[in-house]
Amino acid sequence: MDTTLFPLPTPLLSRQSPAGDCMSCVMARLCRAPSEEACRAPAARSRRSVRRGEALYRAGDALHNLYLLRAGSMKIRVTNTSGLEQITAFPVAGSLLGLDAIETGIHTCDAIALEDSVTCALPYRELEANCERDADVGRQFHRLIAHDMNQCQRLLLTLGRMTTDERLASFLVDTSEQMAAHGYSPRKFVLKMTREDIANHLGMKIETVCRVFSRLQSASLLHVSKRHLEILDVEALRRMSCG
Amino acid sequence: MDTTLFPLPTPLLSRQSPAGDCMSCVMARLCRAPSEEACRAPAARSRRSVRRGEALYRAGDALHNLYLLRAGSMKIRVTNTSGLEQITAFPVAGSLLGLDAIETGIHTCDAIALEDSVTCALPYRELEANCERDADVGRQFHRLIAHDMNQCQRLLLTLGRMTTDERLASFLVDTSEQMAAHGYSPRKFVLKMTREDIANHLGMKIETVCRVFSRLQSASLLHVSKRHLEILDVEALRRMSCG
DNA sequence: CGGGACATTGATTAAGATCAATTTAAGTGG
DNA sequence: CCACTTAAATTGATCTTAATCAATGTCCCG
Repeated sequence: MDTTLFPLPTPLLSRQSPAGDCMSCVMARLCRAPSEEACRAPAARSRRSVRRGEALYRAGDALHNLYLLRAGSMKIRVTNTSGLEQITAFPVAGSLLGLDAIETGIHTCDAIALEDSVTCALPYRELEANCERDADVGRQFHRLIAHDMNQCQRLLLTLGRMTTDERLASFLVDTSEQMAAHGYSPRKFVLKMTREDIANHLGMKIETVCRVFSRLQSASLLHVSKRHLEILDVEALRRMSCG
Repeated sequence: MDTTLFPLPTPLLSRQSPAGDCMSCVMARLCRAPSEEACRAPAARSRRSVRRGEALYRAGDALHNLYLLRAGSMKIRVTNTSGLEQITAFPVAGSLLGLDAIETGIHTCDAIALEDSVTCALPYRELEANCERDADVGRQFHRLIAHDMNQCQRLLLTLGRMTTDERLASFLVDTSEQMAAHGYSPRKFVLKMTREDIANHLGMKIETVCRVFSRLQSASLLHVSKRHLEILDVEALRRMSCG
């Protein structure tokens, strides 16, 4: 296969204009409001604000929209019939949410805001129409879904094969890179989620998360105080994270 | 959202004619050889046979084709730069393979045959052209990718939140259902993968897999002898598997 | 300034990993 | 077809990691 099939930069979603005008939106082609005129208007797409702790959607909800997270952050949580819960991701601004509903038309996950957040609602019907109208957009959308799948597979490897130290190191490196990709400092940032959420995401218990943080701090790899994190030795963390 | 958007039966890929003529193929519309005439010919699609233990593709390979598994079974294994490996799935006849390469055009997984197997190679370029030509096919393809993602998320929950007993029970129930979906007995079947493979898939060690099998046998939930498995109490397994 | 959610640390326990020894099955070549 | 070789599976004994139980500390917000 020649590379012209994939001419787009690999990070499909990156730095996002926080202002949220459609003209500068990285997703403009995927989203594309019905008329160009509409796109020029300040609020061409219906915004949906979600308060900290509230759900953008829940497992069982019918698929109406996908959502582009414009500001804030969320946790995505898959649940099963016996009430087990697993946090699969902590999306930040620029992430496309709701793909979990594409298979059946019913959401299989909850999306809960970690802080007050803003999203653009992209009606799924329109989005598919856009895929149909523009083959490039269609291909891009395939890649967006596949991206989520690959991310999920990497997390599978983390949960299946790594020790707790390695898991947390891996999580911190990923988070640091996510911060960098969004124009924030990769060295010093605030974790928006609780220790409980981190523990759940990494298949461990809250006390273990605390202990590993303490250990990493003792080893001078980072400085942590509640949600405030400063990474002192990314390379050591990277080595520790197995990959 | 009305359900007419999702009129298709939820299991996208099910019972597969093992013979492998294109006319009766469940994927015919997605695949669709360039001309109808070609489709009527016995070998309209290039077949690719893979011997037990050999790779259909490997991580790092460029994306040329997706593959429809027509006969046999495989293990899909994601690897990272430090050589950690995690088996993400054990596809059987009817599964579509290779989606891991869609994001970047490079495969991130190995697909290894568990037994001598046969696949149809679907050139990805043609497949995208088919999506473009027929909007229904495009939507179906979105669902196929999303299906894999949802499956991956369920496994995430298994690895993150279940005990070893629950994980193996869950695996056996899934496998049993997969057998039923393909027209085999859901009560009595042969596991094509090694204990090592099962252990890797479920984030445990081979000795633990053996011990759990022994325990389930002692509890009269199943009878197991090497690869031959007979399930005696599906309901108990289902209860144990948390969902 | 007081209550409640969140975080941390210590002591103990338990689940599963590791280490070790056989057993069984499946090939393979004579 | 059989003896031999090797991969896979099983079971036991012990050890380690992380879970559990428990207590205390800290921060945020009304």
